[in-house]
Amino acid sequence: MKKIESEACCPAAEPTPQVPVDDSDANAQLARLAKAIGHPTRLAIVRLLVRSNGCIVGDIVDELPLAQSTISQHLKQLKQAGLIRGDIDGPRVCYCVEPGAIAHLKALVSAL
Amino acid sequence: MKKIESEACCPAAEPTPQVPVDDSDANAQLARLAKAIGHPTRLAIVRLLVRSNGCIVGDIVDELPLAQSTISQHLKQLKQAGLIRGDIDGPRVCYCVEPGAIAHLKALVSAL
DNA sequence: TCGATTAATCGTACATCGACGATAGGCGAA
DNA sequence: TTCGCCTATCGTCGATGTACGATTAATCGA
Repeated sequence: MKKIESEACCPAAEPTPQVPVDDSDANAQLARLAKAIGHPTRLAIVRLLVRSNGCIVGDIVDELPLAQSTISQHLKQLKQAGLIRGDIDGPRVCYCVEPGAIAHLKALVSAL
Repeated sequence: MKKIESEACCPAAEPTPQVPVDDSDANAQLARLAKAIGHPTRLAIVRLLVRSNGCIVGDIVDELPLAQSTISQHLKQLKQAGLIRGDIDGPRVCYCVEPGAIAHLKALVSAL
């Protein structure tokens, strides 16, 4: 267990998520994002990454009562949904939320 | 195809959804709601019901390119998630969104 | 170079999802 | 009551999701 240096990855801001006005696009995008956080474990991971705005690595595995391979799979799904990113930092990987994606999600939900 | 009278169901307002402060509760609730709208068809149904703040019945089936039984299953899932309600109106069923649930969802996502 | 650590991937097993057609049940009209 | 309409449920099938242990790949330090 080591200290996490927030500067490793996790850029502070993004240009703009640009919410689509097209309804069918919004449908597909929101469904994809909602599905990604539609599992308690993945939502917990996202919360962990948001709280520690710095990035967490295998600490997620210590934090959750699941096998490392299972966590890795959930991380993969979150990454594929565009919600998080993983930057390689030496032997470990630094995950952090895509700030634009969270904002995008909030905008899409607010527009419901 | 008949006119839909909005007065059949769909109450205007709800007392208050009261967002839980407990994080683990919020996790489970949001995951459940997100999973419910985590499918394009279910999200489309929710949008339909929100747009026509009056309620739609089997018009949903006409609107979407899926079998009646499939739509019915999605409606069931949305109802179990607490997102919509179905009031029996003679031979048909009037579905409408639970206003508190949508507000709840928005609050939970905004709190991310 | 070798070994330890970290994370991703593979293979597997079981559960759930999503779609359909067919069927059943409830209600109103004839 | 009987018929027709509307919706829910059942049964099925293939696809996907979730979890695990085992293995592989990559990196850093000794």
